[in-house]
Amino acid sequence: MSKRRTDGRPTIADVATRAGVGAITVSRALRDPSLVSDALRQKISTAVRELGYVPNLNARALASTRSDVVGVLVPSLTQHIFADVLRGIYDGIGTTRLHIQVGNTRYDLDEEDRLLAELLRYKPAGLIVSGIDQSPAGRRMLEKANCPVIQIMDLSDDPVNKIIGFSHHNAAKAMTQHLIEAGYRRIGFLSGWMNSRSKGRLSGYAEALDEAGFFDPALTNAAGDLGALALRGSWDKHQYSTPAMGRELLSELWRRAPDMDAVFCNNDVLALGALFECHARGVSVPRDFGIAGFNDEDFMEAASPALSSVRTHRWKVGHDAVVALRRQLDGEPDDERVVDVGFDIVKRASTDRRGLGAGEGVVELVASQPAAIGSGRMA
Amino acid sequence: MSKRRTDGRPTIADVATRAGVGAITVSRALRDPSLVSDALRQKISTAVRELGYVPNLNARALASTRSDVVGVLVPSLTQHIFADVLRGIYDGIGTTRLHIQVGNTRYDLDEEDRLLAELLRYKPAGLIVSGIDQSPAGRRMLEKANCPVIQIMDLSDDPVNKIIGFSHHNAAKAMTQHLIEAGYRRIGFLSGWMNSRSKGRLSGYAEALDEAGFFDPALTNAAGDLGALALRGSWDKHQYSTPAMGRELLSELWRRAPDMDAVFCNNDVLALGALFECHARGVSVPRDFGIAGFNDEDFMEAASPALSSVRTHRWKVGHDAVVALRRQLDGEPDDERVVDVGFDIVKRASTDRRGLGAGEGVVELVASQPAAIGSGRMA
DNA sequence: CTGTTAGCGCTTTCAC
DNA sequence: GTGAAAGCGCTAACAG
Repeated sequence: MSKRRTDGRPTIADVATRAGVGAITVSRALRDPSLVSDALRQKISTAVRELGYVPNLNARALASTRSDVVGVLVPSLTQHIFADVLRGIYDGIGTTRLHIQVGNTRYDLDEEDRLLAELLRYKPAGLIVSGIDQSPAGRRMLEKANCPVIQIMDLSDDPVNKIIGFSHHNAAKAMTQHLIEAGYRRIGFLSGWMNSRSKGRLSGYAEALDEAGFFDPALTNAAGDLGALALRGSWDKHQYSTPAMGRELLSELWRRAPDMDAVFCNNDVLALGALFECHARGVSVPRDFGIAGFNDEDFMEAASPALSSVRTHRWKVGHDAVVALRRQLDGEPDDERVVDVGFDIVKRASTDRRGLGAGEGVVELVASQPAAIGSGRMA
Repeated sequence: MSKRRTDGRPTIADVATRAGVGAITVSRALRDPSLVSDALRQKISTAVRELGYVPNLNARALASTRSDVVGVLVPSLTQHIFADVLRGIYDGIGTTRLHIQVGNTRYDLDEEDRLLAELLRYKPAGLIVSGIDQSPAGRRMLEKANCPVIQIMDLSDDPVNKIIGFSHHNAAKAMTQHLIEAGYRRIGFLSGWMNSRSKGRLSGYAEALDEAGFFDPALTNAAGDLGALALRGSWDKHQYSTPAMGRELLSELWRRAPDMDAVFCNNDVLALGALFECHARGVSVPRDFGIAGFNDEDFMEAASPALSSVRTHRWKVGHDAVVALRRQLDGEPDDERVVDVGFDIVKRASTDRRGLGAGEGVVELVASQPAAIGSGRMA
């Protein structure tokens, strides 16, 4: 009567016995069939099938000091953009042996550090983290992680290892320039709680207006204050992009700057709220007021009027991050430390003040810029 | 010169040596401090700190034949409802030792089975799966999983272990009854691709109309056909709920039933599309046409006019699923195999044909029904 | 409350 | 190409 603690399920040793080979041969046949002769491979796969053998991944991870877990850290689960990134990541994983473990940092650096530490206990195969503003401790953990690390959704000239994203500054600047070209002059910036990427967008907006000579610190400051306002009262940063908040923030902006004739919204959900507010007030869009958003989610095209936005390639970012990770795990060289996936300026009716496009028509422009850090789109 | 394969990081043995105790005592102190005397606990925690010791979770999982991973299977990552469920799950996990591993089944039973098999290789601490329509093989895996299994977002009188959700049939029936009470008679059902929960909603809609004597198989059939239509062309089931599709489907419905005076939409995103279509056509909502959605996402309240919807408690479902899991892991008894979290009928301007409420006013009604399987809300 | 011993199931190392 | 032996780092099962 042995006192084994097993749950009775077959182990690699059972398979080995049944196939009349050594355990290590089974192990090899399972991981890389080319390492084993045809004859044995046959016997082994038969034994595996007959026994219903399923490898224990915890044992594998312990023995090889490396698991199949890819840790993914996102700042939010409810924001659609990260859902899209995650979808790209899952699509990139496909049916490989890799598994995803997602951590939700809630835009909290301490929480991010905690999750990072937790993830590292699993000896992850790789890490994908959002943004570049890790804490010093977090940065250190990433650097000593002993696995590929991909940062996403932003650009930096000093990535931990590799970064895939786009320039929020340039994207916002390009959209603001479009608003100016469309004939708007008193353009506000509508935003709730600001994270580091939002700040990049704000700076791009300000730069475009400044260069055109329409920069009004009052409007810009107002927008900044509104960010603070957003944190007052019942709002918290997890709700910082509801349409209801877009309505409220637009009202607040108008109170401060009654002559405002357009808003560039920090995200699409706020833009949708702005549109609803205009509907409710009987303000004509785009004639009396222009609205532009950021990300180009599904509903922007379907809105009435259709809403202009900056299209960002979230799915691609997630997908490419995994592909890069897999390449590195396969030992392929990867010298492209910074990958700019660019963005598109999608011009729709909501900013078509002069009636250049057809009523519901969509005019798209790909923002093509030199493939340098901070550029719009890579060649 | 030993030939250890370690990566040089301190192990539990190192901590034990430094603290002058046995390894198992360190193990105990780390997992449940109450098992160890104060004196030793102090020494150990000091040693842990000085060494920067971090437990290897793979080793722990192997030795205890049980990991800290909670496997979660959702059918979609882009649908907001599952993002909310996930948020509830993460909030329920908090800072416990449990970790989430999410699998995306994409409404594909084969993929679900594959992911389930993969998850089981980690000897998960628990499983949370969406819905009740697993494949026979999937069901078998769940039953033999050797860990707590929670099904969510639906009800069933035969859960694998425990189920937390609500009745889609009853929810849809209640909303349809509201539309009838509001004065609408030719009520359509707007839906893209139908999953099993959508079918429950369709049946609830049909039952309400039938009981009121307004059931028109033509309209209902049209809705059914539209589901098929949704799969034609460029649509696939991952896009089955875009506002653009809502617009297209509503147009199609109107073509078939020009006298239709309201739609109950299978989800909020379709309802938003329906509203946009009405805007574009100059159809007055709610006077000429009523619109109701399902789930009550953020934007429903902010729309203009505000859109009525069935509020579902996704966050709570996710949160409570984890709480139940944790309870079971702690060995607490749990005899409530079926938990109905109910739903609310949120009446807003978009269905206020008679002008009963204030313009943008919100009238909410909690659908209270006996706490039986299939009921609206638990006592 | 604490320690010893013997695994957990797989893979690395090194020899054949 | 294959295998035996020796870990990987931790914890269950006793005994004390």
